[in-house]
Amino acid sequence: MKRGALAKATGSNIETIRYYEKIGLLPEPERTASGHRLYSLDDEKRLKFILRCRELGFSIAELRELLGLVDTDDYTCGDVLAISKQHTHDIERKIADLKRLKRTLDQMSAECSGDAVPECPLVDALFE
Amino acid sequence: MKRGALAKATGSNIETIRYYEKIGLLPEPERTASGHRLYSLDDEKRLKFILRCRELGFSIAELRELLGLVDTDDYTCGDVLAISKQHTHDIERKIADLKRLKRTLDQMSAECSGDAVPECPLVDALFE
DNA sequence: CATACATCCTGTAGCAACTACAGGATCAAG
DNA sequence: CTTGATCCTGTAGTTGCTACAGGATGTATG
Repeated sequence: MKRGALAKATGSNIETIRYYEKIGLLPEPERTASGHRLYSLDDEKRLKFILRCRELGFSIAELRELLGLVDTDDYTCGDVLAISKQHTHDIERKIADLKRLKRTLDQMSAECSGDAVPECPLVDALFE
Repeated sequence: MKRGALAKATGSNIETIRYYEKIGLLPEPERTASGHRLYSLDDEKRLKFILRCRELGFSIAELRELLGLVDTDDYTCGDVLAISKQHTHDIERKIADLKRLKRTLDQMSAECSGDAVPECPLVDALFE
């Protein structure tokens, strides 16, 4: 599939695809004889992964590291364990904080039973 | 506390504080007679909230909406319920995807028992 | 009091991460 | 063939920060 189709299939901005290729997150795709990019299902999967991880708050640098696990044969098991450990730790903390936020929003909704809008303790939800 | 101290207390870049004030995420703080910004504990809490939500992948626009729940008396209960519902839905999806990622990383670590680094199915973890 | 250093102010510029635009080429349908 | 959509490359602009500069303020020391 071509670039426009990939953008549609993934919900991505079409220029973002070129950007991610430029910075190396996406591999250079095959080309038609006339130079049009041709993307595979694997490319689509990878772009969806990248886009979703960005939404989940992973930085480009973090993505490089994670995708390194996918792409490279150069890592030792020690590398893999270290990278995995760090990321799972971060993920656990993210999950915990997201749960706190959700709980606070749920509570606020439950208290919203009439015209009186309750105070919103969202800011306190993440304060330790 | 002054701006530098707030930056240290929150782990923020010192200029980010001015930026968030400029775009309205942080309120304009009190000032000393000489014009130095003075921040309260509430300001610290709010900045920590903002920083953490950014790490969790919330956009500035989403933050505006969430902080609107905190700041404004103009919302009706209908508004609050609608905003809360949307955000809790997004949060649930984030949690689900983060769990998938973590599970995949955990599995990979478990398979990493020797010198043979296993294939990494991270990209498939989020593909539906 | 003077000095030195750290921190603050405002404003501007630069970087990272995209996103949009422009001019020309290619493609597909009528 | 024409028309309109999509593609190419390259450049510029936007958003979200981050860094820098010059001057002012604050603090500690001699």
